[in-house]
Amino acid sequence: MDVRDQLIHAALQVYSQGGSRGATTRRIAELAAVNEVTLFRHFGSKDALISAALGWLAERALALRLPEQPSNPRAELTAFCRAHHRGIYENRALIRKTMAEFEEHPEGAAVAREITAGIERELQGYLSRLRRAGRAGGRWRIGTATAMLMGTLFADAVGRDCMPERYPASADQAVAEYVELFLRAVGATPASRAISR
Amino acid sequence: MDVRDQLIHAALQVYSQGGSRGATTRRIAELAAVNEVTLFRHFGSKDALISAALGWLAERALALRLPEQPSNPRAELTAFCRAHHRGIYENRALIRKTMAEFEEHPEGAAVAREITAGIERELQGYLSRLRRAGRAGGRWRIGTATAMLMGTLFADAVGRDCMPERYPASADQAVAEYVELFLRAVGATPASRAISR
DNA sequence: TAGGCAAGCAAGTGGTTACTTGCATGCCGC
DNA sequence: GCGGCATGCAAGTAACCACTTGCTTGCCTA
Repeated sequence: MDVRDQLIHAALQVYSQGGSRGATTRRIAELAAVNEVTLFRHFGSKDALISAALGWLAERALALRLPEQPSNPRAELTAFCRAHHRGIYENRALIRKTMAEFEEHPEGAAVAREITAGIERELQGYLSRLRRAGRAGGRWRIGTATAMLMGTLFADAVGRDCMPERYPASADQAVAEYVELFLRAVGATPASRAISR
Repeated sequence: MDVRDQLIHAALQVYSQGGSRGATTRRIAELAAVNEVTLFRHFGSKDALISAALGWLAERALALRLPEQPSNPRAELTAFCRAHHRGIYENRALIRKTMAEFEEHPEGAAVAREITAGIERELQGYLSRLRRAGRAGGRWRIGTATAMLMGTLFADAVGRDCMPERYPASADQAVAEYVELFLRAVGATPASRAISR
């Protein structure tokens, strides 16, 4: 790992702890085990470094996929949502910072939006396939349904360390229960499917 | 409004914009139209002022209620959730800051938790009354269901200015659709109720 | 082996921050 | 009318910040 990568990693970590105001060039350089001057020689300014670090994160975001042909919606959605939830949870501190700094640095929130856009697309496609196949139905709009599921996962992953008493202790268990509720909401449960036509 | 209240209001506003690191005593005093020294004479330190301001907010939180006897769940839940959503939305900047500073200042997040605890209690009570009356049912736990509904509202209210394309343009309309989906999820829709036993 | 380049190091600059001190001013109750 | 009390004002302090400069060191390549 060369100096540039070390700085980017250190910047991400320090930024996660204190946001862009709390992330001092001294601490970043220290954590990267690099001279502070080297930081400026590479990136020019603190803001440029943080921006590069967030960009690096956006590039490396892994694209979760949902099967083209839904076969077992409960299992498939649960696995997908668990992975997404884990992704948010692992970066919860950083995500909170980017959202808090939305007014001052909209690019940060743009990164978050970019990363989750693929998740949303995947979910919407899957849902519409379910509905087209007659395996889900009712009077709901796809965008609203995905907003509900993704919002639930987001709030859980971002809030469960602030308010642990409010969420099921096991994240995996919680996600499974959310998916169960969600499937009923969109009429994709065997029983509810029967009545939705 | 005396000097103390002016300072508290100004502190809340400046804190909403920049968090505790971005909130300088100079800007707070300026906005309160008060000398900066007066700020320190009243509160001793910046942190004490911010803490007092958040405490003031927690005290004045209005307690939303759901009817003791559910009669029209869709209408009642929609009204309740709209009010809650509006409350989050109006304070979204401040809420984002307190959550971002959770690691450094857990008291801030504690205030948010305290304020929403009443909402959760109300919702859980209402849901259990619905279920006891046989007007909702299925294999879900109350805590999970409320986490889902509140999480959806939270994510929408906090995220719709960062990612406007992801949410229905009208907040009231969005909440109505969330409630509709939620009622189906907990088996409180006429049709789905029939099959839940 | 010579030259260039990346990095370290020490020191400094100008700006901002929270907080303090000392003193002047005006208002309100007695 | 007078004493106390809340506030304003000017100035200062010590710390921290992003960022710069000038110089040295060591490694790789030609």
